[in-house]
Amino acid sequence: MKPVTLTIGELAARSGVAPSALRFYEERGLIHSTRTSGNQRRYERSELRRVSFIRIAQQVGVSLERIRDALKELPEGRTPTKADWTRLSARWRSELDERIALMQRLRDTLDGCIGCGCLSLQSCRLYNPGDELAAQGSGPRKLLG
Amino acid sequence: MKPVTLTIGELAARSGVAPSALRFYEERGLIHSTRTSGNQRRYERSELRRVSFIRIAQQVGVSLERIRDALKELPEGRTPTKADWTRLSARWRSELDERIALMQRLRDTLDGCIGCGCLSLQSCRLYNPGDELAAQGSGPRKLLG
DNA sequence: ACTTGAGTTCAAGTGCACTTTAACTTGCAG
DNA sequence: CTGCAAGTTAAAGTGCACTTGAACTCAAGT
Repeated sequence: MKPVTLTIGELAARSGVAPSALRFYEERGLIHSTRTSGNQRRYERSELRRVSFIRIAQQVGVSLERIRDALKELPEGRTPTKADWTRLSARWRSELDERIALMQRLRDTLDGCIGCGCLSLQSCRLYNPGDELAAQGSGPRKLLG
Repeated sequence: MKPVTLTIGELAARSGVAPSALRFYEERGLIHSTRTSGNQRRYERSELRRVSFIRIAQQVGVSLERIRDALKELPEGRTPTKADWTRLSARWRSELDERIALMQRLRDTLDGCIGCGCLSLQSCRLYNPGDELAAQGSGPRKLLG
């Protein structure tokens, strides 16, 4: 009968993350494993969610340290509940929103810079994203403060 | 009379980039300078635009190598025309569009996973009907790539 | 002339996120 | 039981993007 836990190779295959990276994450305290009598790692299936989460967060440009801090809020001993994940995901949702808003602002501004041909730091809105943004007035970029 | 060129300190102050970073960019061929009789760097004002562009592109997550390749298309000898910049900016515009789309997909997917409380991108029925992705081991990369 | 801040080079160091290497052990199929 | 893929460790190496340090020169004000 197939056991419920995953070997490092299985977790690697399913997560798309190299075994060496998984060991590295574990060393840094982002994921956890138990050991067999022969000292091999065995992962709970819930660790798959952690790994997914790590990769998503990295795409959004969050450092492993910050990811670890976020993951610390998940229960160590028990499998996270839906509520645990929801709380955490909501936080990352705003992180994503911020990131998207930034990119859109960047894009809009770049459009503006194409128009004026400036790209000069002194006047460029990219480096002075203040009142001018509000005056510019289109797009959903004020999702967050 | 104030000369039209900038010292490395002035360029640093105006661009918000450390002198050491500017030397590094120059070493890597991203920006260029002339030298005074005393061997000090002097920058054309157009270099300010290059530096701005480098920082913008970095914000979007582009490597210095790719940025250098893009900047190679700008004329070496003369100040870039508006048309030069427009051509380049248009390319980055699509880069930005791609990334924004990616982030939005990520956010929407995360929303869905919050809804079902799973966050297991491999098995989430909403986004990966069936378990075929898990069998392929594509993981988050499927979503992200 | 003297002092001070800004500039110069080259080499080495830093931080992040891993990957690779070497030497060794475990687990499973035949 | 054997063979071999897959696992283990610690340590060193990689690539990127810079920063720091040492030892020196240049430019400008008093």
